[in-house]
Amino acid sequence: MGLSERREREKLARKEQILDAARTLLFKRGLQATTINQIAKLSELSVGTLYLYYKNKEEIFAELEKEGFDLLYQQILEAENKAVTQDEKVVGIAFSYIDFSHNFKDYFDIINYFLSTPELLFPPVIKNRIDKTAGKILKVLVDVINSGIDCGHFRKVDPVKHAVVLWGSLHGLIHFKKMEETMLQNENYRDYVKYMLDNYLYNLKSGVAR
Amino acid sequence: MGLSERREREKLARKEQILDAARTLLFKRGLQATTINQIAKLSELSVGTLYLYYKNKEEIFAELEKEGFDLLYQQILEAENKAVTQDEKVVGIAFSYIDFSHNFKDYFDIINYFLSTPELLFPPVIKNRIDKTAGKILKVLVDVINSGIDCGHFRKVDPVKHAVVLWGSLHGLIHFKKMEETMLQNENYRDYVKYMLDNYLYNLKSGVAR
Amino acid sequence: MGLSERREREKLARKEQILDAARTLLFKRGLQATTINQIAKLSELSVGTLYLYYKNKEEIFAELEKEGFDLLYQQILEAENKAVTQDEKVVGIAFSYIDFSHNFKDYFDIINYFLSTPELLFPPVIKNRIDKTAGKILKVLVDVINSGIDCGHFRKVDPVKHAVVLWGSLHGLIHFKKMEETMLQNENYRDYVKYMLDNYLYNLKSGVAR
Amino acid sequence: MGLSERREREKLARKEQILDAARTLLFKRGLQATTINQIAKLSELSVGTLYLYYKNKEEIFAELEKEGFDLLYQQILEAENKAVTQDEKVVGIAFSYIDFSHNFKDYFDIINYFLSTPELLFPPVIKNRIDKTAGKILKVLVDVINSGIDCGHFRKVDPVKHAVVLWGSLHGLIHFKKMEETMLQNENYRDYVKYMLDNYLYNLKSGVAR
DNA sequence: TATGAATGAGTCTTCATTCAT
DNA sequence: GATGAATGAAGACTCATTCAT
Repeated sequence: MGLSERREREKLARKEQILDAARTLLFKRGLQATTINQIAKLSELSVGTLYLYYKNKEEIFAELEKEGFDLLYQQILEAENKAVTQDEKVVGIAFSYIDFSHNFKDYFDIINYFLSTPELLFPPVIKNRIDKTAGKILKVLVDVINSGIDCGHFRKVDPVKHAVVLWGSLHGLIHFKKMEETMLQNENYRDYVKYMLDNYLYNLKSGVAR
Repeated sequence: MGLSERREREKLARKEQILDAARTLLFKRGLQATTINQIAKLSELSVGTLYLYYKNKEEIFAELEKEGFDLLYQQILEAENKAVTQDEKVVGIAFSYIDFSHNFKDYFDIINYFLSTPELLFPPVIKNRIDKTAGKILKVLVDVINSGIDCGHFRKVDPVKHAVVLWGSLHGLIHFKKMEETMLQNENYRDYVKYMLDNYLYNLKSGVAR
Repeated sequence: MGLSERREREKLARKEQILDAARTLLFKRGLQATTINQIAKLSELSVGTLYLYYKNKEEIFAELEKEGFDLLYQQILEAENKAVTQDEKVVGIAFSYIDFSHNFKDYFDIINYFLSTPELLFPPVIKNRIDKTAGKILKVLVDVINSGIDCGHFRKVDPVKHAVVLWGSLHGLIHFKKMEETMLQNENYRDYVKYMLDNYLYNLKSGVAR
Repeated sequence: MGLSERREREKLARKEQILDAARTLLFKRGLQATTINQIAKLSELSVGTLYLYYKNKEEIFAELEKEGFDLLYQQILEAENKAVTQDEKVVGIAFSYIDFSHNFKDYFDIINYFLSTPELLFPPVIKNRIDKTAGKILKVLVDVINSGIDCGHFRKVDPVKHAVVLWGSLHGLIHFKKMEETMLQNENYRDYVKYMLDNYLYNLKSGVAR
């Protein structure tokens, strides 16, 4: 192993060390309440060192966003594997996203944060890295839809668009949870998700001989 | 006009004066960057006076959120009126939401801010007032769907749920705009909206004699 | 009853109305947390009116201080009456001050506030009125000591000085309550009071044939 | 000298720098009127730096309180040393406290402030550190009384209690200075102190063969 | 590389008092 | 006499980032 190789490894180790602390704090205190100084203290590094490895606070959280997407990917992959039919797979994936938004609330919040903060614009490198994971997640859905089409289970839709629409719909519905008691008229918002999925599948199959 | 009547009117005028400044700043600088002191200066009132009319900063923005919903309501109503068939109405309403998210980006941002900030919880009075407007907006959609069902144009779906799902889906897709160049593979995200709407309408009508 | 007489009475009623509110708030929220606006609201008068009857916030609290002294006077009088021998009277009065400092903590705090805030200097009129009540309280003690001397129970001390010393000692000990767990070595500070009184009485009687 | 050693020294120097400013302002403007911004400006440090060395405003003043106690301790030790007999020592210590309350009025005020502010409760660490100094002061008195007892000069009293009572009495009398012209009937309140001390000593010695 | 002390503009909010009506 | 809207300086405290060592 060369010197530069070791350097590289140590660098990664340091970055991980920082992320560990940031993650812990994010989960303990939430996004807003986590400060650079706290991360420095918990990671047993100095503030200056943090800035040696990350250009600013946002970059650290961007890394955590990627982590969140990675985790989500795992969840979705698992859900996909567990299910048998294409219908079940679609439903399974959908609910694994819903569940993710609760069980890993902090990761979901951070994903959402970057998705909905208007000003925020990442340096392309980071943004691409993140979006790639998002792309992988989408691909799982796309593949399911494709295989459903292949076996004649689903009608011949545009699989990518169909996948994006599903994910977007889920994402939007999650936002409405806050209005459960008012606009959603006290009905559990999961019922809305179910309802949406029923229609989604119905649409995928209508006109298809079953 | 009695004294108390004039007082009341002046009070409203002051509140409007404050909102004018807050709105201007919100549009110029964005949500996070707008401070109480700025609002005070621009409205030509003292900081103390602001706190006479609004309990805190959040309340001012809550008022603007309500404003945003009201404006959205107007837009949607207009779109509904302009369209003739139920199909057109659905599409018109949907795109008026999409357009709203661009044309009145700041209002959309503020709505989204309150929808997705996890910690934030308004005093019930305020929350209800806002959610009521949201309810009115939803109702426009519900009515369109209902009338579509009545005239045999749409199949007999649950109109409230169908409406929520539509709005949620649109809301979610808007978030994905940020990924236009990556996940959405350089396709205009409006095409996704169109695609989604096609399917939405197809679903509403499938099984219905046309 | 003349007009000016009624005016006078109404004026006093207003002042009482203000004091009622101020007292309630003082007891509910404490000295620092009570604001003029709160007093105005609770008394159902306008802020401006408050300033018509009292020159400033301090004057209102000065009135309450007087009240506190008056109440203390009652307590002490009662204790004096209840006791039979001069010894018992001294002890009774002393403990009624100690009890007052707990049972009417807010009044004690306000008395102490004016006594120990260095900058504060009242307009002579107010100060005199208050000190007069303080003088009445002192007189109760003086009288007890005097009558003790008269009946040969106590030796011929300077009754005023002896009274001041007793009151001062009690007042000082009350301040030490905060150090119960440290300097006072976990012994109840009432025991210190008892101890002090024992010695005080012993002193009053030593050399006196008993 | 190692690096960490120098760091430690510089840290202490900074803390002293801050205290210097705080002390100066405390003496010039009084307790309530001294603000963090003033301290920052006078100490030629930024506000943020102040908060690097002290958790909040209270902690700075707590430090000054400790300083006051330390100074008082010196004064009392000196008085104790200067005097020869136990009687003189008691009187000397007592008047050094009285003198302290005038000559170092601001230190006395701050001590009194913390002693009589009801809400204020320090974090245990700080409180203990302060109370310890208070304990040291008390011990001087206790030792004097003890040695008086040992040499048969004083009767066998409880030395701690006797010491606390003396200090408490002095502390209380100082508060009454404000009423010199009214309740104390225009007599110099030092005479009251003298009178109190006479009796205190009389009590300490009565029954003892002289 | 690594440190961590220092920055200081900026945050929201409070409140006794005034004065035109 | 009575009102109460308006004031605005002042308060304590935060925190991402820098830079000399």
